[in-house]
Amino acid sequence: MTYLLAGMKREKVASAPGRPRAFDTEKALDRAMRVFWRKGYLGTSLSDLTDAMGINRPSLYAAFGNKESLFHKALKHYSQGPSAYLGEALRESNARAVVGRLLHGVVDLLTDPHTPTTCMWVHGALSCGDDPLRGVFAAQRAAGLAALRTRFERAIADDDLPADADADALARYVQTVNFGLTVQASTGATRKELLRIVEIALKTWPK
Amino acid sequence: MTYLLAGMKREKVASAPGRPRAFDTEKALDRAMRVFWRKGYLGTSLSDLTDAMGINRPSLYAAFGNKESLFHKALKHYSQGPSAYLGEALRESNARAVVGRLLHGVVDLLTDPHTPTTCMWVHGALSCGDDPLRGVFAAQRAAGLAALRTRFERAIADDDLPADADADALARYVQTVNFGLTVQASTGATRKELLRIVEIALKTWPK
DNA sequence: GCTATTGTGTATCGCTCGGTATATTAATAA
DNA sequence: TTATTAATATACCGAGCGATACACAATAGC
Repeated sequence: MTYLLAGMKREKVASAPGRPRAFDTEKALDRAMRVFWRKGYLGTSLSDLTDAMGINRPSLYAAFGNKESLFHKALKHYSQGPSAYLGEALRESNARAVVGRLLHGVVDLLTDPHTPTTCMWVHGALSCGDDPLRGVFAAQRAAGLAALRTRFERAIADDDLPADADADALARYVQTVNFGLTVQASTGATRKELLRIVEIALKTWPK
Repeated sequence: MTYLLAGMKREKVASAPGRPRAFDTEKALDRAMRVFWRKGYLGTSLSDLTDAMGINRPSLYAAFGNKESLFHKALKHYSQGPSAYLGEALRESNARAVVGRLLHGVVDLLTDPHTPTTCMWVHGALSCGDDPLRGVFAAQRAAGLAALRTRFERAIADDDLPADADADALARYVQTVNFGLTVQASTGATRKELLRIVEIALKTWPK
């Protein structure tokens, strides 16, 4: 049902029966994402959101559901936008380049002057209280890990990593450095400092 | 004035003029620490605290000040208690042992079945909103970093690390892995998984 | 025109938050 | 005893929280 509605909306934009929506849902979602990104989940209030999105509360609820639902959508938007460096890194030609691209991508994201000095995923995961959101974070971490592991398994098959390398452990390790860089940035580390950490992590990469 | 009062209290316990306190402040602080540790700063309410501490609100305010002040005290208590593995690690005889002890200490702490599966410092730093608490976290991070850097400088002087090693960058790197392990544990990584990450980090240690 | 449908703006809802005023109780000092 | 001091328990404060009820405005189909 949902995809049918979406398809219809895309085909004939002005065909909705009732009053047309007065704001751009994509733009509003992007604004919401930035607020959650900067303030975390518990640190973000509905007033913060409606102010940033430029809409009223009922419009927010009608378009995105409740706060938690909006956060889910914002997190997905984040993984497809700012966090897209992960997918790009995976397409590098060898394992070393994958890791280099990944870690530099993280640093670029963390030190972009136009966005918050943290990762929305990490910030969200540690600021959601006992919320049922936890499962989503665990799932996303597992997905990112699996993608890296698969890439490293291919690298081993390509003789790009030692045959006795542990793809799973290497993937976890890279993810861990990624997380650590995020906490560093969140608590004030500078770009130069982050890059030196990346340098050390890369220097020790196998082969 | 304050230290005089404290001194008097310590000398003659039953000499306080008014009604004696009906609870053990150290025990209450320990309880408060555990709540903040598990739920983060914003995720912890005063009711959570008073319930866990077994005291009423006015008693809490009289003994510890407001929520932020109590968090400061709890964080200090944490750094002297659960987080004491850091100081122990620094006393190891060589740099490699320092790092090994440190990272294994972190994993032990993160996987202790009697305590929350996270680090109170990291959890607090990413769940305090825009609060003025941020400065405290930055200061503690800087202090931990400085301690590690000093230890590695000594290791270089002892010929325990290569002469061209960058003590500062190495310290930051170890701290980063520490943080990363914390995020891993906070989002569900198991002890076995964490230990494999530590193994990789240690395998790549210089010399 | 009319009706159905849907988004908008305002004005709340009940609840919980961090923090306190007040009266009472339990100790010391005289 | 009486006065003083301090901690306790209850009950409450204003503010902000997430979430909605309701009346109105804007579109579509007829």
